[in-house]
Amino acid sequence: MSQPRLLLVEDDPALAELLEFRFQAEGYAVTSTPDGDEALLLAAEEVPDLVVLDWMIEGTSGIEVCRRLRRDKATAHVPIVMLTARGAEDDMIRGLETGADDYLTKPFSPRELIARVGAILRRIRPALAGEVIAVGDLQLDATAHKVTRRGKILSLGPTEFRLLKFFMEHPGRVFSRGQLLDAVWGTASEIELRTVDVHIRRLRKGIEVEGAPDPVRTVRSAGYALEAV
Amino acid sequence: MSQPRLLLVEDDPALAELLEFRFQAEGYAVTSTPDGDEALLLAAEEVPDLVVLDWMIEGTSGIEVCRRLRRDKATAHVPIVMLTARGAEDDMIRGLETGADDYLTKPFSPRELIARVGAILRRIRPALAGEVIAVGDLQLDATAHKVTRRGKILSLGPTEFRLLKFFMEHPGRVFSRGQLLDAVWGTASEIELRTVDVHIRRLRKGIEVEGAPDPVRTVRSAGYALEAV
DNA sequence: GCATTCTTGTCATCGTTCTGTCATCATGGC
DNA sequence: GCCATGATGACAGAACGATGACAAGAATGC
Repeated sequence: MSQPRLLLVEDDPALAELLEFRFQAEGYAVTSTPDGDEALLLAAEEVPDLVVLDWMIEGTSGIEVCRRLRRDKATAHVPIVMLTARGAEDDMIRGLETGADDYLTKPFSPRELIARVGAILRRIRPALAGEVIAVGDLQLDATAHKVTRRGKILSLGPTEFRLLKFFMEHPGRVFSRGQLLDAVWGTASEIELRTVDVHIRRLRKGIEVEGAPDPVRTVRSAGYALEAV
Repeated sequence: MSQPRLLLVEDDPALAELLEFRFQAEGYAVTSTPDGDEALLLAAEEVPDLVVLDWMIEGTSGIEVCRRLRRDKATAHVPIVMLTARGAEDDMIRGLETGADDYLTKPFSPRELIARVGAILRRIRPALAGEVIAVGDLQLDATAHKVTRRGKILSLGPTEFRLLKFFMEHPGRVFSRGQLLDAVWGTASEIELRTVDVHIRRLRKGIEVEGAPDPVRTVRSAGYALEAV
C-alpha cells in the first residue's frame, strides 16, 4: 500500500523538524502542526493513519485533542502516541486512559519513537506494514486471502491464488514448469508438466481487467514469469 | 469468561508476586512462570490474551520466547509486553522489531505497566476491555453479551457468540477450521473439523437480517472470514 | 426431582466448484 | 513451410462446502 500518513502535533520547532525529517526518511507522509485546534481540523480533513501528539501544545491541550479525536467517529480508531516533557506518572496514566495507545517521556530517542510507531502500525494496519504484496497494479493480501487489480477485487481458485502468490513473491523471475510444480503443488506431486499451462491460462483469465495488459509473460522453452505492469 | 488471560514470565519472585497480585486485582486471570520454556508450553496449552515477558529469564531467553511465540500460528497474534532491566535502547528496538508490542525498562511502576497493558488490550481486543466492537453493521457487546445488527437484536447460541466475537476481533482475516477450533473451542478440544461448518451455518442463520448481505465469507480450501459489510 | 427446552457434535447427502488430462488449434523460430 | 512449443476448449472425476436431520447432553423452569 501507499505511505502511512502521520499527523505530528508538536510545538517545539526544533523537535518537530527533526521528527518530521526522520519519519519522512522512514517512508511516512508527515503532516505537522504546532497547534491543537489546527491538528483537529487537519485530522478531520484527511484522517491520518497515526497521530503523534505532544501533551503541552498551543491552543487546545494535548489530552483534550486526544479526547476529541476519540469522540469523533471518523478518528476514533486512529492510534495516538503521546509525548510529554513531564515525567509524571499520573499524566502517563491519564493519557493512556484517555485513549492514547502509547506514551513517551521526553527526552526520548527518535529511534525509539519510530520503533514504537512501527510496532503499533504493524499491529493495527497490517496493510501498512507491508503484509500486502504488490507487483505492478496487482495487490495480494495473504491474511485476508484477497487479490485486487487496479482496485477491482478478483476471484481466483485456490491453485491460481497460490500460483499468483508465488509469482508475486518473486516478481520478474522466470520459472520452468517443473519449478512451478514444486513450488505451488509441492515436490511430491506427480502431475503432468503440461497441466501448468492450463493453470497459467486460468490465472490469466482470473486477473483479466478491462484495459490492463497481461502481466504473465511466456518465455518460450523456458517457462513463465510475472511482470510488473 | 470475559476475564482477560495474562501470561506473566518473570523470574524475580518478588516482582512476579507483586504483579500477579496487582493484575488479579484489576480483574485479570494470571498465569505465572519464571521459566521461558515453561512459558512456551503454557502458551501452547491455553493461548493467553496477552503476555508480559521479562527479557532476562531462566531457560530460553526472553527474546527467543518472543520469537517462538510469533512463529507459532496459534500465538502469533498475541500481544507481548517486554520488560528489561537494561536501559539499552538497542534492546528496546530489537524487542519491538521481534514483534513485541510494548516495552518497559526496569524500574517501572506497576501502575504504568497496568495502564499500558490496558491500552494494548483496548486496541487489540476491545471486547476484553469491556468495550463494544463494531464490524460493518454488526455490533457486539461482550460484557452485556449482546449482539445487534442494523439495530436489531440477535440471539445467538453460546458457541456462535464466541465464534462471532473471535471473527469481529480479527475482521477480514481468513481462519482455517483448525484455527477456529483452537480459538473458539480451545486447543485441547478434539472435535471434528467439519463441525465448524455447521456452526458457521448456525452463525450465518443467527445474524441473518432482512435485506442485509451475508458477512461471512467462505474461502475455499482456506477457511472462513468475516467481512465488514 | 423431573420434564422441557436448548445446545452441540456428528453424519449422510446433495450441489457446486475445482482440477488434471486430452485433443486440437495457433504461433513463433528456422 | 515445417517443426516445436504454447494456447485453448471441453470434460469427467474428485474435492469441497452447504444443508437437514438426529440423538446425546446441558441448562432451565416448575
